Amino acid sequence: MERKYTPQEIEKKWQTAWEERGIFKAKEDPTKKKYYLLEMFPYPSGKIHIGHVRNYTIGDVVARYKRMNGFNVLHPMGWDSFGMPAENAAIEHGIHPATWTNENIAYMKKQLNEMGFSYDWERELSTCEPEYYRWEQLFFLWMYKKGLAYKKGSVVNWCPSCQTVLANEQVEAGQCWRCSSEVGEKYLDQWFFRITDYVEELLNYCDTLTGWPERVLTMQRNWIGKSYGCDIYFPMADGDDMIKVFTTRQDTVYGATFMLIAAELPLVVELIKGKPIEDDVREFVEKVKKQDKLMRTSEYYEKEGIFLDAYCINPVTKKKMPIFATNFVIAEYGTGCVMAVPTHDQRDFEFAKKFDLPMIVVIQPHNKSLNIHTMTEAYVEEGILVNSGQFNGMESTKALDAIADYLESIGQGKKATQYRLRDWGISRQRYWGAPIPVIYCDQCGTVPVPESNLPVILPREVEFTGEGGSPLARYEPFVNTTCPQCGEKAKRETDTMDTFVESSWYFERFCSPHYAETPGLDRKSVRYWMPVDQYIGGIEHAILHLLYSRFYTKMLRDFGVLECDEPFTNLLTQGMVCKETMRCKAHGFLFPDEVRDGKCVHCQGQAVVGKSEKMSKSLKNVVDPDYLIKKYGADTVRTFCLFAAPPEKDLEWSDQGVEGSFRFLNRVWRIVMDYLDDIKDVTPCDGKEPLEDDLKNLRRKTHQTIRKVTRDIEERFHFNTAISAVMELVNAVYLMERPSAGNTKALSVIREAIETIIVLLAPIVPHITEEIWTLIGHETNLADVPWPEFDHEVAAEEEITIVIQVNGKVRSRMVVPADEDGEKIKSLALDDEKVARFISGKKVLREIYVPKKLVNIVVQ
RNA sequence: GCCUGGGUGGCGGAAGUGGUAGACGCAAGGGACUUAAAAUCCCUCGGUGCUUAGCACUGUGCGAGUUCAAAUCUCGCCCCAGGCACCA
Repeated sequence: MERKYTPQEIEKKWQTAWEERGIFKAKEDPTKKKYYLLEMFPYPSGKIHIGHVRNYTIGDVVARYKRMNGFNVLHPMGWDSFGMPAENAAIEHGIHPATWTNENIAYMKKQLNEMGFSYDWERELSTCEPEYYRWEQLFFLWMYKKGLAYKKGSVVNWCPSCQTVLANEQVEAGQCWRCSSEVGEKYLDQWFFRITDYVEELLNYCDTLTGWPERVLTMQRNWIGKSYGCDIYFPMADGDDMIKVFTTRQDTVYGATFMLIAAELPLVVELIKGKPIEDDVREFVEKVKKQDKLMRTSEYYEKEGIFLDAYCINPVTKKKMPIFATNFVIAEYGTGCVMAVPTHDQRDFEFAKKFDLPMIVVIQPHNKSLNIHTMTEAYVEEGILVNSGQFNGMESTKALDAIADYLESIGQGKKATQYRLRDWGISRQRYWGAPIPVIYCDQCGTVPVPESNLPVILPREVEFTGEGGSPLARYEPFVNTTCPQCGEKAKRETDTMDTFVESSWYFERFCSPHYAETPGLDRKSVRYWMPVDQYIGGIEHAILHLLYSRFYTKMLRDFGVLECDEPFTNLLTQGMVCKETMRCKAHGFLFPDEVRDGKCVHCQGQAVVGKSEKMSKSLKNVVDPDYLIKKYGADTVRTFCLFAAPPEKDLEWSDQGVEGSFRFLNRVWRIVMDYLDDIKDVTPCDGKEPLEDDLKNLRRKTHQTIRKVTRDIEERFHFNTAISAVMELVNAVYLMERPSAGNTKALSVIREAIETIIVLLAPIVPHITEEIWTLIGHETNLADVPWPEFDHEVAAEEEITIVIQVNGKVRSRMVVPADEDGEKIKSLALDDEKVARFISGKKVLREIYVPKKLVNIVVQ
């Protein structure tokens, strides 16, 4: 009886064998070229989801491919194991975050192993362990010393449900990005990392990241948001004070007729002190402060403002400008004050109309003439300056510089640059994070924990109630300590660090994961492995993590522990995994196994198929990797994830498509079993004997397939087309007429084709190929077999098809020898029978010949 | 509103620099094998029309344009996805 393909058996067997042989352990070897491949490590949430499976499959194929190409590959995996879900589990189920996390890690590690990923597990790291975060605390101390870590009071986003501070970028539409509660505000003292010290380098080095998708770089540049402009000083009408504004449109300064300031600014209260309108303004400010939250959630809202009964002076026109407090100027950007030019800024225009404020046109477009009485919107484009004193007649683009220079010369302004990027707030009022190594002493103030006292270990014995802030702050044995300077009683910092800090340097720690000496990074190892040659992860996590990692790498470089400027040479951002949703009227969204024959299993109601969306638990459109592995095996799951779409695009999940991938692997298995006895003792064709007809064609196809697969993987990671090419080769073997058992010439060609199929598929489906590799008589690890090379001559076509067009329409085709002369081809085309029908009686104007492709005959 | 991607058969997707549209797979249909079914192997498969071994027309979101030739380039519009949120 012929042996059947039994993935469950084969996969387990090889996974054990690889582990026993330790073939994926990475060692530094200066004689070999290194290749550091990394996928974004997961948060141990409980189970691997299909997005992980896709991400890690892509990475594994690249790792195995590079290995077969002779690289010394580093392919580690670890756990981003600090984070809120663990703490929530503690609150909800009374299970300790550490227990919960470690149980999840154990389960997910088992799942990853079942997928056959080629990780060097000896390098496994978990960021919640003191061996990891102690170095992070050390870096914090160094940062503190250099002023890169500092504390400042600020109004922060406060999630009442998580009892935690959220960074601005973690607030989504006014809601907590994790728990979706409405976000409030709170004033707290917070630790910040001075990422803005590196803003120029972070921006400039974007240009050097040629291995990154342009899309991601654009996002990063926009996030940094550098803008060139000018600070302008507007003296107060009374007194010696002045208001400073930042603008990128100093060319419109002659049109500035009033001043807008953010309602929250302390300046507002100062200006109105003792005036009759004081109460009204205070009321307005309070309203705006409350409105703020809602404002973030609504798409359109009214531009509101209130006159402060105060004036400043336009420094160039000397005219008085009324000052308003408003709800639409951002306090945190620039100085929180804006010079309003209603004619050339749409928001200012709307505001001026509402309050009937003066307008002056200062820029005239080239093609029309603006008039303040007929304008219906602001003109924001370029033009010629008018009503602008000595600058009249100047192009607005030139006036930017000229006016900035002028303001500087009269001492009323200064050229300036602004960034959108703000410092990174890292304080979290949470338990499950790395403690910030700082002590507060009544005598000595803020005292950093001495390096020799690190790590500050997160205590286990705290209580989780889910209320009243961080459990750490209530745990006395941790809080109460002595001052390292004066020895008196003191208290510890109870904030922990943002988990983005851990993921900002884990790729460096992977180079020497067990190095126990300061600074936790072995210089020699880091020098050998860094930077990461290929980083792979989902685009949705990209901006913040990547920017913070870049910052941290540059900072560690400046501390002298690293030698590279950028952590990731090449970046691949994979698309999301999507699937259609199902729902019924009574039960809402349904899991796939809650639907049978188009009906809800609970109520027999009609299940409605919705549009395809990103897989998520809330939409219940998920598939379970455990189930898939059990039913089809890991190789099938890997094949489908790669075959259904190129990595950068979203992947449409299809159960039938998985079935098809399984069928393909069975097809490979069967053809080999079919030939097994006949080819066992035959050596693969070496090309020394001449071949003809079918054999020659099959050998050509074999070498063309090597060429195609190598290009698809090497140049753009398009595994879908690579797999297609192998499928074609498999189909070609199936279509071969079966040679007799003694026909070694034919069998050697078939053996070459089969071995090629196996080796080309090896990185994609490592288990089935390793099994077949052994069955056909090899003893070496398939993972160490060199990637095949193709023979240009064998792969070359002898005959090519030339398309014949008449006036650009395909009318005929002809087959000619590949090296046929161009003139000959043109004359053959004119003589073509079918073509004759279309050109007879017409005048041939010209003939275009595209070598080896087509002839186009233009007639009239 | 702004930024960034993207719209190709019933479906997922192929088509390095403009040059045979629809590779490969799924679904569908037919045939072989079988007592039968499943599995397997082989064939067909964008649409329309006709004088149907074939031929013609049409077809890559819509409308123009450049070109001997456009899925690909240019302009305008529509739709979808992701990111950002009054950034002065």
